[in-house]
Amino acid sequence: MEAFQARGYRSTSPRRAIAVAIGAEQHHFTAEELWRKLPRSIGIATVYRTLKILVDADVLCRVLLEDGGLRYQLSHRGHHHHLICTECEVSLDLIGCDIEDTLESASHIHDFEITGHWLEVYGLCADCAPDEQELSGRGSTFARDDSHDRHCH
Amino acid sequence: MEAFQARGYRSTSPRRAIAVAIGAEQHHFTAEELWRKLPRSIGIATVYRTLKILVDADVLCRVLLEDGGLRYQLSHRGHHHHLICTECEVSLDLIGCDIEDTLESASHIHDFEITGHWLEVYGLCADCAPDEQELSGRGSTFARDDSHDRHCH
DNA sequence: CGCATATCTGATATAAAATCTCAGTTGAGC
DNA sequence: GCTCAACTGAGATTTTATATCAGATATGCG
Repeated sequence: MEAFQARGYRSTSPRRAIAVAIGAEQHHFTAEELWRKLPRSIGIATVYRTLKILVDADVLCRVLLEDGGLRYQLSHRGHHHHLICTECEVSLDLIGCDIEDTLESASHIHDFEITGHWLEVYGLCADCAPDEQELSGRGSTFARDDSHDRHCH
Repeated sequence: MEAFQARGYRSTSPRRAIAVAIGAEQHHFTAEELWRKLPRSIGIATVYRTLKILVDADVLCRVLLEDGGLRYQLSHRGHHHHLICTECEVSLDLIGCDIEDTLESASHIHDFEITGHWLEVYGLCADCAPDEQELSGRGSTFARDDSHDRHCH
């Protein structure tokens, strides 16, 4: 939990408190939510500063909700994306998704050299979906035009 | 340019001015940039309101820069993504990219019903890339760990 | 152990971006 | 032209995050 030293950061009491508080979180959280669970002596600026360090260190990852809200979450190390339920806001790590190859080949047409990307996937988790999906064959529920406008382009 | 009526919106003078100003834009733009090019009588709230209508109408699309800045751009109708140059900030429409299928199959593992997604791809356009890419065979330049942290997860 | 100093911190100010409020204006249909 | 709901502008407000800066505190060195 203290990967601070490995990066040359000091081990300070606010940082330890923040690390413990993050460890206690079950889901994703906002900087302010985390701050409220900390001793009131810790300033919110320190929370933001520490979160940034931990994101850079790949300890945390950011989760962008459909409404634009930014959350933080313990990161499963390595590159991954999130499946975010628009109903209960739970965030699942999307495994076995190889977008890179698809992007890479598509970008060749444009003579474009990819250095990174940002992807968030929205939908309904198993608990929130109208539970037909385990009975019937799964028709492509992808192209719901109405819900497309906002978050998909 | 006046797809307002089709959606039940009135044709007003501010909206016409905004439509004309958008037509004159060559690249993506911010709400405030657009506002500055309009008659000073038009309030910025109206600009935001109108941009929202046009995004919903699929006339404009939003472009999220790597630094978090949000831009607007005339949309090539239909679903697409953007290749955004981190150097000159130009935004290319990424064609021939079928992420949907990949996402869809990967999400089945999680019993997740996808309804939408957000994807932005960052890198260097043909003009800004160190121009080796047309000479040598293209090694995968994808996994540059250093530039990965911020925008890719 | 104790000291020096660069790092770190908290409070607060500030910035940026977008939305809200509301009284006044205007377009569309009659 | 008249009526009224839709629209607008000004400015206040919200949200989210960063900047500033004096004071506190780890860390390494003697």
